[in-house]
Amino acid sequence: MTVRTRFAPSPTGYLHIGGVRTALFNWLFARGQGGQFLLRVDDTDAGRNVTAALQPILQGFRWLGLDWDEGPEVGGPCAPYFQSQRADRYLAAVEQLLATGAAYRDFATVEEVQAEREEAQREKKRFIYSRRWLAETDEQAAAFEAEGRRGVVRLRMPRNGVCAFQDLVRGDVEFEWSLEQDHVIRRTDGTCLYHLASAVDDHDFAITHVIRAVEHLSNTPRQIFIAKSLGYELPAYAHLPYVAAPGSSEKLSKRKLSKYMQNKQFKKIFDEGVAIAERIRLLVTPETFSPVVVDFYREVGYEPAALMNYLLLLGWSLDDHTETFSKEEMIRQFSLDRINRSEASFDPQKLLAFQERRMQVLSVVERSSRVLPYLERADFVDNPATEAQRIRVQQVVSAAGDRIKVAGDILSYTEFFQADEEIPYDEKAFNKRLRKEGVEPLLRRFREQLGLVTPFDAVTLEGALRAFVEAEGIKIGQIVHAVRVAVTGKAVGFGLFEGLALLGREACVARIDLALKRLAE
RNA sequence: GUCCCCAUCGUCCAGAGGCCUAGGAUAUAGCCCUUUCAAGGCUAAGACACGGGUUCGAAUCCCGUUGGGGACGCCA
Repeated sequence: MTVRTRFAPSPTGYLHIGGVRTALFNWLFARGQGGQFLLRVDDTDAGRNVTAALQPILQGFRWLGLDWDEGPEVGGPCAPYFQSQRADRYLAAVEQLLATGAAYRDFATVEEVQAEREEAQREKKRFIYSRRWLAETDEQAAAFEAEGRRGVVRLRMPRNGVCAFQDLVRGDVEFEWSLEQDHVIRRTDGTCLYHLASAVDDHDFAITHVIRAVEHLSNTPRQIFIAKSLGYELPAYAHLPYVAAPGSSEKLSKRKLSKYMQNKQFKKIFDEGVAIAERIRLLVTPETFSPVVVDFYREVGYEPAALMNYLLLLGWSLDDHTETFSKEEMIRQFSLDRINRSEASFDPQKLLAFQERRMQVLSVVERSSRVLPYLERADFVDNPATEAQRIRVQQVVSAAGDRIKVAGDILSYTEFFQADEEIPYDEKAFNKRLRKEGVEPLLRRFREQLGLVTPFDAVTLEGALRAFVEAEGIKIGQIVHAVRVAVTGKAVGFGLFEGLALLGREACVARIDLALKRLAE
């Protein structure tokens, strides 16, 4: 039998970190088994604007390379893959359950059920519906309707015995049937609910392995009940531990962003991301752009491979030392039985570490291609960039070395793409390095030296500067910092000689002049 | 409240009775390199939640306690 797994996103407009991790595991398992991975859209209650809300999610999948064999936009033999379009299937299933007695029509009002629920609370017992307004026959149903009641369909859950099944992650699992509720499967308005839909779809789509987050573990008995009552063969289940918030064991949630911001490193990563977004004029809201959402990493310039690698190791491991996995290796090595049972907290800092390593193995040309769109969008080069600009970008990227950790970091080095009079000065650095006794004449003399350096490259510049230092009888630090601030406006940056060479003689001299002028003001 | 689950460095993992004086990664600190910042190299500090068993022997098995978490919808 061909392995078939699925991921079922709700069209919410963004892809959650925990969600992709679940999707990744589904995808890896399917690919590793030579099976298929499908996407099914859980839009049972949304209806409106699904297409728009789905786009960011599909985009996230594409970016990560999580390709789906069947689902939205690619179709497939089990189409449609939108739950909103499968109502007839669900309704038919409800009729079947009604016919076999696995479900019943119920005419309780919401208030009546609520009253029972509260009573159970008071008695410290688990709420089980009394079935008081159950309609066994059409006559009864008609009578209830005559009272103005409107019916739902509930599952007639077993009231004794246990529901036992094997979970591929958690081992043998048991739930007492008597503690299960008579869940509603069809609303008063005739629409069906998720659990029914899910069981039907998993069967219709021939899903063999249901791999999902552990919050669904307690929903499994009712789905098993539905599936069995409908005569379906059961899929295998694997419940993944949830992804926890940074530094905590609470489930990661997009709603608790302000809480995560108390984590210094989380906030730092967020702030840096926002800074990049602002410079490329990306409209962001915390809902769609935060380290909890996959889009954040794409927009800021992470490598998809880094995110994938990090997520893979969040709850799974091969052994005690392997931590770099290519996509192929992941697929080959992944196994459900090495998934952890306990929750794992999401650590964007460690993700950054994986990102840095990925960046380091990319060539200058590759890194340049990642970085270029940021310069284009922030208007530091033409859009699209000219050939000369591309070469320029490669030179800058080369000089940057591993300082560019995420592609958007290029925007921290824009002094190489700006006109001389446009570069802003870091006020503190300017005061510290330039407004100092003896710096001005030194800088003037160095500026003259610069005119004589030929060729104007890093090696020659270094020789010239060292000779200058010797002649002046100063320490190298006394001139280097001053020149760096004068030429780049900043206290930190590339190696000075690479930087100067990159800018060229004219720009260097012009910028030193500008700095001197400013010093005189 | 009821049911269920989880428990090794701050964090992510390794560990399926002796290989554990508990290993790796990340983060942190110090040192080296050095024109700054990165990167890199070296070093340090850092954990088996607790209590009982079982066993010659327990991080590993069992029970309990504590702590943390999840599920309890005419949401998905």
